[in-house]
Amino acid sequence: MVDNPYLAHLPPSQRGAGPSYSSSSSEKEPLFGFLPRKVKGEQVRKAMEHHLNPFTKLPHSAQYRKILEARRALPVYSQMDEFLEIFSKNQIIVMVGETGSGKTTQIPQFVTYSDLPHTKGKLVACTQPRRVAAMSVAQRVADEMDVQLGKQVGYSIRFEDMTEAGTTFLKYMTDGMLLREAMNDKELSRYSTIILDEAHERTLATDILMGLLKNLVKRRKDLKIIVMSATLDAVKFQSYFSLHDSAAGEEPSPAPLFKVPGRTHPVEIFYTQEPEPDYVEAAIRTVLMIHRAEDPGDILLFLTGEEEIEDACRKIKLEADDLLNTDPSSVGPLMCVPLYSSLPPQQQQRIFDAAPKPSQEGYPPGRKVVVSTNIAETSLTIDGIVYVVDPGFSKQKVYNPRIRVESLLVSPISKASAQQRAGRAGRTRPGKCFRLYTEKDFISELEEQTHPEILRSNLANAVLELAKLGIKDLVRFDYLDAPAPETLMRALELLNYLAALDDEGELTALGGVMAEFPLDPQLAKMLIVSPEFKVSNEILTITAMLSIPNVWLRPPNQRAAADQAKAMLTVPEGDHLTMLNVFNNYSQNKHDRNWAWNNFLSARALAQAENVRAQLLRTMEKYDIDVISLEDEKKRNLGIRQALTCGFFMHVAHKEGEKGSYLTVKDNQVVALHPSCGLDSQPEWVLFNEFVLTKRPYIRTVTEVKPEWLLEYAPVYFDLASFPEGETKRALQRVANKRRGISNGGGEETRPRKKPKKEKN
DNA sequence: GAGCACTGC
Repeated sequence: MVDNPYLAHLPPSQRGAGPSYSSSSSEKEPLFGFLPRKVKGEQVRKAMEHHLNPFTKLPHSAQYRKILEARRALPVYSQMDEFLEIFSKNQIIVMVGETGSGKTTQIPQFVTYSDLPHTKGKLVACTQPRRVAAMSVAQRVADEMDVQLGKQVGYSIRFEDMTEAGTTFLKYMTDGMLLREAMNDKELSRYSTIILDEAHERTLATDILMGLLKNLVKRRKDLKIIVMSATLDAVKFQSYFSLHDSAAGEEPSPAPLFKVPGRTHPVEIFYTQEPEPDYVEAAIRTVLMIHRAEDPGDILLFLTGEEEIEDACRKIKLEADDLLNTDPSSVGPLMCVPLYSSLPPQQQQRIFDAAPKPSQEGYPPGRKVVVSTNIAETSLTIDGIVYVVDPGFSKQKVYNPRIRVESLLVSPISKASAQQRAGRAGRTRPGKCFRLYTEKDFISELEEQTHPEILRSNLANAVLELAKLGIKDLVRFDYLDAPAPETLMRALELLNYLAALDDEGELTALGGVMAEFPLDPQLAKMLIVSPEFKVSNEILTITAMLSIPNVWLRPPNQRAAADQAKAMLTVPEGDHLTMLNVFNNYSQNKHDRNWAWNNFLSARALAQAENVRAQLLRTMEKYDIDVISLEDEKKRNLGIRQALTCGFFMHVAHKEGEKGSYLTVKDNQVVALHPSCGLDSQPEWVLFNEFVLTKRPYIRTVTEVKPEWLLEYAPVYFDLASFPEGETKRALQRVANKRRGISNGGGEETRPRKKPKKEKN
């Protein structure tokens, strides 16, 4: 007798024991004799070579056998027995596999053979930080398993669920998607094994999932977890997931490690003798040095942003053309390609173009130089790169909880990041990496790992998600790296002002609905309350427009024309209304395929807005939030601005002095309207979508509001008794007095609104 | 009179 609880679900032929199976079972049943989670490598290899596909019961295709050959050559394949043994014996495993080990495609399949999720109606999930990765890996694995994508093997990403309920048992998904699922099923009961891939990237979603899963495995003894990482920071994961039976008084023992070598070519590293004062100049010089002196092979140069990249491309091209003209017989032609995310996809494709041919037969071959942001470090791989130039910087997000601002800062990269960059030179053959800093600085100045996102972000959204997940004590939640207490306080404070959390920190009914929207809390709040102003249809559009990248295009050689086109669509009352106007015009001109381009707007971004809007609309319908509109344009615009105030009352600035400078309410930051702002005047009170810290502090996407609304819709935040002293408070006091006068029966004569006095800075 | 590292729901 077998007492394994899973076996009851299996057809008799798969139970492996008992009198009822026929002797030909293994002929028809490739998984004959497989005991869930007790499967051996030998059995799996046999099943893989079986003429029948164990999951479809159809004969394997010729393509399957060809792919299987290639799989056998992967480093991880030769360690199948070791993996299956560790998997059988442990609930949590930490796995380290360098690039090229095959872990992302193979491990989930090994797990499937051992876990047999299809026999118990469960799934194996494998998370990825990026959508494209989830999609492309799922396709590859479907091919390897000889099944149709979306059937046994599928993927799930925002806007696209490529799975079939009851059929799919291996699902690749984005980490954010699994987090969303956890909000509605805290036990993640659909899954028998969860694999967190690329855990070393430490995305916010993966970090929160690790905390959740660490807790969940205590309750769900049948759930297995595999944390997969590319770098050697595994010790940290191992001790975080250490098994600790406090009741038995045992010492915690680290989670077991399963390690697989990578398969890349060696990369020789060069450092500079002295620190380089100007890294862009040094980078250009190095690229040209490689071009003149090194063997054929393409170059990848890492810089920090669009402007720097475009500038460097121009200079490299100029110098390289010069070299070619002076000495065409000893140096080949050079092609320089920029790469950053806001580049249209068509131009991004240029990185895959072949290097130019020799200028003349018998002359040196051409060379391709890709000048890229960090996008080439993780998201995009370019084959044929032999030389990497690494100045050692990237733009990184930093969050300052004191002034509640996220900004981008050019900062030194980490050792792990430098290693990843160097690895890009060894994908096809041995390569070289030129680091534009000294070896001493590499050893002593660079941090081991990039700070995880959870330490660099505004956590308002994450805290709302955690509250929805039922985490009561957010400060003592078991984070792999705990965020600064002040960051958590800021998030709790914001959610309390928005009435998503009550004064005890408990999630309110409103907060529960807010968490259902894939939006920042302010946006969610404004969308949910918008039916009260009868403008939810418009707020829905504005919310979608605020959730996508900038729609305005401004080609360097057509700036005047672009500005003119923008002026045509601008609504002077505020940038939010302009966004609404842009979207509505786009919708009305769908028949004209060139409309977006003719108006200097990004068709890609507008299509994204449409997608987001449709998704938000579905969530609104699910929670019976009316989608309504006002006929009268004046009333409608007024309602929109009032609804905006309900979400963004903490993002208000008051004009101080005549020079167009504003002070943010409460924080008293001196800010200016961003030059992209379309207001035709400088109203006394404005609401803004974001505070950006670039050359100066700016507020961007701005709309005029009335101070009465602030007092009415956010009385707690604008409680004058506790308001910081200053001109803003005095201005609010005047409004409050006036309102009191009116509500007292209008006996007092309304005082004229004073203009703010000039103030010296 | 300026900008957009990169993701994700």
